Amino acid sequence: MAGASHRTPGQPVTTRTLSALDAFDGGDRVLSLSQIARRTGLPVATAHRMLGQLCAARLLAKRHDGLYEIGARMWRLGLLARPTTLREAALPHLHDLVIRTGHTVHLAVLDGFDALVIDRLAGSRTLPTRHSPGGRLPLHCTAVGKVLLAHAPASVQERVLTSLQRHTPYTITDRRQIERQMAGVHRTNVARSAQEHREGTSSVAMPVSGTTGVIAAVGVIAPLTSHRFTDVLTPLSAAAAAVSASARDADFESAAEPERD
Amino acid sequence: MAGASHRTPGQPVTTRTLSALDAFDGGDRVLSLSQIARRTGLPVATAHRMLGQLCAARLLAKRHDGLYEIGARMWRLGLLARPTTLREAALPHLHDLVIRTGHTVHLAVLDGFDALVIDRLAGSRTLPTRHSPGGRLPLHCTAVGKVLLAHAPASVQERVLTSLQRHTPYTITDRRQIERQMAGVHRTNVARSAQEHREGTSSVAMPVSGTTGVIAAVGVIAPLTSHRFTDVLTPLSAAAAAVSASARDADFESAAEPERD
DNA sequence: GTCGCGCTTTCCATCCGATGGAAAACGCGG
DNA sequence: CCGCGTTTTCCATCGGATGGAAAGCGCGAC
Repeated sequence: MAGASHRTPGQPVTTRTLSALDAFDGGDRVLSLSQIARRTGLPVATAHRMLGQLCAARLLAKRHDGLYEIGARMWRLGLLARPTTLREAALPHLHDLVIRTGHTVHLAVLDGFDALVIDRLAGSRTLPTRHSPGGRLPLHCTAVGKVLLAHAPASVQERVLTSLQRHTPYTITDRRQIERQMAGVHRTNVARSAQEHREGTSSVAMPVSGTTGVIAAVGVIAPLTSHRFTDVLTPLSAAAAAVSASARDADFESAAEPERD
Repeated sequence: MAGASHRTPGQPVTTRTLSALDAFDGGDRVLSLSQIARRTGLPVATAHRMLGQLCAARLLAKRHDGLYEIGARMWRLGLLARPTTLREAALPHLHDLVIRTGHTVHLAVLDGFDALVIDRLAGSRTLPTRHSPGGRLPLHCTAVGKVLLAHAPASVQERVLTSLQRHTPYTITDRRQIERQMAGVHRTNVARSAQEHREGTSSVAMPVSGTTGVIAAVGVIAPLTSHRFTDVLTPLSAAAAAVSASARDADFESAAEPERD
């Protein structure tokens, strides 16, 4: 008796196939067939066939040793995604900001119910080295997160506000209080987090506006706890404005070209 | 009578679905349903369903105005791909090379039958600005290409050597001559191209070695025609060595080849 | 050397989900 | 208000997906 007779998950084929990519969301660069099968819960034979197709599409690549990794095509397509565009437009200004403040700088966008870190330049008066783009930050207890949350669709706000997870003793878990801060963000264009995500680390952030409202947030992170950030606000505000301007220039383009098939 | 009765392409479902991504290979950031359908030759109804699934997998995203674009998930997965790793490991050294030579610098890997440009820093003694990663270069008439070709699997070499396309009057289209140059690359670790790809532009390149042999090539491009590049070879060689070392630390293994099951 | 164990690959009988023309719904410019 | 291109929904038809089982590999242990 063959497989089809037993289970009936009722999921579209393609969806199941693409779920194989979930296995990579953990951050691993290379995985074996059986690892992927285990992580996704797919039967081995099925996973094998699906991975074959993903490789044919060059989204994945199979190495000589039989392990699977993300393919160059995925990279190339990722280059066309908005994060890349934004990041390239923002890079020089973020760099300026690092130089002028000496602190680590973040650029993040809203992605689902998290802030997705598009870029992060490390400061401390040394050569800025880049780290961990692609990471996620919570919306309710980081400065960039609060900016994005304040400008998020109501559905997202609702969902986030009803599950305020504690990260440190300073994390705000009272809905009212967060809502007041969100209102403050709209008034002042600035959000702060004082050790609410990591102890000993505070941050300030401001919104980046594209043609369709707030599209991202720039933030500065400092190791000090009681730092008032007064000396940071001016350069931060300048950077946010500069990134906004670049984003509006670069982001623009739709149709406008002669159509071909 | 419904659709299934007519055509019988005989292609796996998933493969057809992923072929929708081909529409983006042209480099457009946003496309409409009908554009994608036209470009891929898929029936509209089918394309519509497929795009829906790609969006569900978050590889694509549908904007409020109904247009489709590459999704943030694709970007994040692309971050795990080899090109990203290599690029980040190489960046500081490429930067050095730009500073020391003043010329534009390329980092490329073998991808199918082309060189895939992983990064490119523009020189001319100004602030190095980054351009066009993700682009492709021919293997037989660029310096980085020749390096990669010389170390490519025999099957790739064969295919390339039997279709040497002319780009300029200087392009070498004689198989013997290219083969002699490939041997030279193995002897000297250096490849050159003298206006063979673009008139008025020449380049030199050297291999980057990972743990499993040559995995990439670094190249310097100069506008001069008769430039002997003697002053470039030392810094180039240093950069290639430095990138190789970083690559070995950060990552290991190579892949990339014509696909097979 | 041989045995065992886990991973990968192939096979194939069963049946469930893909298919795409047609028509409706939408949006827009005239 | 109407026509045209686009997007979305519908559904009768049938082709491709499915996964357990077994064969094929490596590899380390004894």
